[in-house]
Amino acid sequence: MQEKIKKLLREAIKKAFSREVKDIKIEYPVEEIYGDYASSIAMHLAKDLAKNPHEIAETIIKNLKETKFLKKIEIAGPGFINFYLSEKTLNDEIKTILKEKDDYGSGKIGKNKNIIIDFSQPNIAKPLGVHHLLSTVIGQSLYNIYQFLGYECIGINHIGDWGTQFGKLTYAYKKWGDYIIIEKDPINELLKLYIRFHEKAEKDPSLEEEARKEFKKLENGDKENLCLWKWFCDISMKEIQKTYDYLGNIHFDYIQGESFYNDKMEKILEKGKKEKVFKKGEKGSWIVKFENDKYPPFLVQKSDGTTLYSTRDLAAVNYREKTWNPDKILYVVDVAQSLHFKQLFKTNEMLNLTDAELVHVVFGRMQFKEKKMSTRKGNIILLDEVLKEAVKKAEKIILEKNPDISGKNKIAHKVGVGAVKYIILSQNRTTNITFDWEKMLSLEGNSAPYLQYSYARAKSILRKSKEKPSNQKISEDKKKTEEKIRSLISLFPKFQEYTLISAEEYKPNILANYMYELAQSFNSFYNSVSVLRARDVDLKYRLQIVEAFSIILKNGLTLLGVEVLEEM
RNA sequence: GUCCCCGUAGUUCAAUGGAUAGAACGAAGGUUUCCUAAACCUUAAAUGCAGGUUCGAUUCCUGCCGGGGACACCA
Repeated sequence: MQEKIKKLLREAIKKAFSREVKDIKIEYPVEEIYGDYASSIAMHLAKDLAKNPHEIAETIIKNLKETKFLKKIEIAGPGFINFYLSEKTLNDEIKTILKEKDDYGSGKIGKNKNIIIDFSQPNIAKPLGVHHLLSTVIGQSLYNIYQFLGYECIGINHIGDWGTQFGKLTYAYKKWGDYIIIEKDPINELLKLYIRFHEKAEKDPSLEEEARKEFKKLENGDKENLCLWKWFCDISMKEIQKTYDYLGNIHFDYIQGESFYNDKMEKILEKGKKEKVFKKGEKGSWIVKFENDKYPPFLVQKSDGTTLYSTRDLAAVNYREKTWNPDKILYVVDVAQSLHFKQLFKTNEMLNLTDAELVHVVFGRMQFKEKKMSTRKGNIILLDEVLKEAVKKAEKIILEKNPDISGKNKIAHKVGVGAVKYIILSQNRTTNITFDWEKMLSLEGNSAPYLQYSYARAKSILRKSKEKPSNQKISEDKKKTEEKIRSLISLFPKFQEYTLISAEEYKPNILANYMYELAQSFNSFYNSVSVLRARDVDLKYRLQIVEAFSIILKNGLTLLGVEVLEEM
C-alpha cells in the first residue's frame, strides 16, 4: 500500500510539475482521523516551487492516476495529504491474508540475494551470560525476517574458540586443573580456572606472559596444548548448545569459530604485506594505518608472530566472499566493538576482499543496577538462570489463572522464554539495556505473554465458532462496533510494511512495536465487539477478521522467534 | 587527552524532520449473568541546559553538563 501510494505520488508530481522526486516518504498519521497514510511532500516542495503547500497538494491530488482503492484524500493541517483506504481495499486484504496464511507478509525483494548473519558469538569455556541474549536473539530475528523477505540467509556462529584466552586457560589447567572435576561440570569449572588466573595475574603480571607463551605453542601446533584445546571446546559447546535448545528456535547454518580460520590467515597476512596495506609496527608487529589517522592503527599481527581477533576477522571476510559471494554481511555485535568494525571494514576496502555491504548491527550494552558484571571476576548473571526463573514465574501464574489447562510445562516454557526474548527485541537495539529481574520476569503490559494471550483468545473464538450458534439477540452500539473493526483491520496491511522497515533498519523492535499495537487493537475490539453472538453476515465477517488477525500475529511472532499458544 | 554512543513521565522503554511526544510498570478510580479479566476503560505525570538551521526539531548542527564505551600486542 505504501509503495503504491508512493508511486502514484511520484507520477503525479512528475506530471504536474515535471519534477523527479526520488525519496517520497509515506507516513503513518498520528491519529486515525488523519487517515491511514499521509505524505508531507507538498510542504517539502513548497519552497522549491514557490507556491503554498495547499495549492501544491491540490494539484498533486488532481493528477493522481488511480484512486479507486482509496475512500478519500484530504488536505489537512499545514499541507499534509491524507489518504484513507476504502473498505473494499481492507476487505480484499483480509481475503489475501486468509488465502496466504503462513506466507502472508512474505516477500521476494531478497530473491537471488544472499546475506550472511554473524551472531551470538559465545566464548568457549565461559557460560552464556544474560547479555548473550542480545546478539543471539536480535541476530536470529533478523535471520528470520530476511528469510521471510526472500533472501537466502546464512547464519554463522563465530564462536570465540581461539586466542590468548586459551593460553590463560591452558596455563591455569596445567597448574591447578583437575580432569575429573571439570568433566563433572565443565563450564563452571573452566570458568573457575579462568577467574583464578585473573586473580593471580593481577598480583603477578608475569602470568600474562606465560599465557601468551602457551597460546603461541598452541598456534604452532603443540600436541598437548592442541589436545587440551579440543577438549575445552567439546565440553563447552555441549553445554552452550543446551542453553540454545532451551531458548528455542535458534539456528545456525555454520558454526565457524575463530579457530576455523587458523589455516586461512597466512594468505591474508601475505597479501596485506605484499600490497603494503600492512605496515611494520613496533617490535616487529604489523599494523594497518588509516588515512589522516582517521582511526587508530589496526593491529593485525603481534610482535611474536601470532595472530589476533582482527586477523581472523579479515580471514573470515575473505573466506565468506570466496564461499558464498554474499550481498551483505551483518555483524550483530556489541557497541564496544564499533571501532574494531570501522577498522575492519576500512581495511577490507583497502585490501579489496569483498564488495559485499558490511554492516555492524550494533546494540547497546547490558547494564546492571548493582554491580558491574565481569566474566573475569566471576560475577555474571547466567542466561540459564534468567530463563529458568522466567519459566518458573510463568508456571506460578498459570496455576493462578488457569489451573485446569493441560500441558502446563510446555506453556510455561513458551511464555517464560518468549517473555525474555521479547524484552530484548522490543527495545531499540542502539540504546543500552538495563537489566533488572523485575523487568525480565514481567509478564504483562507490553510483553510476549500479552501477544500470546491475544492469540490464544483469537484461536479460542475460532474453535468455538465450530460449535452450534447461541442464537441470542444482542444489542450493540453500531458506531462503536464499526470504529473498533475499522481500527483493527486498517492495521493489517501495515504488517508487511513494518517487516520491511525492520529489515532495512536491522531493527526487530519496529516489528515488535507493531505487533503490540495490533494486539492492543484486537483486545479493544474483543472487549466491545461480540463475535460469536453476532449473526449471519456479521458473524462470518467478524470470524474472518479474527482469523486474519491470528495469522498476522503468528507470522509476526514467528519472525521474532516467539512461539504462539493455542491456549494459555 | 582523542574518538564513538546515549540523556524523554517516579521507573523501564517508544516516536522514519511533521499534526495534540506514545506505551508499559507503579499511583488513583471504574468494567465480569456475555467469545479466556494474563484483558478492557478513565485520570495524573516527561523531551538535561544554552544557542543555531528549518514553514516545522525529541530527531540535524555547535557548546556545556551528566552516563556508558573504545583507543595496538584481549576478544
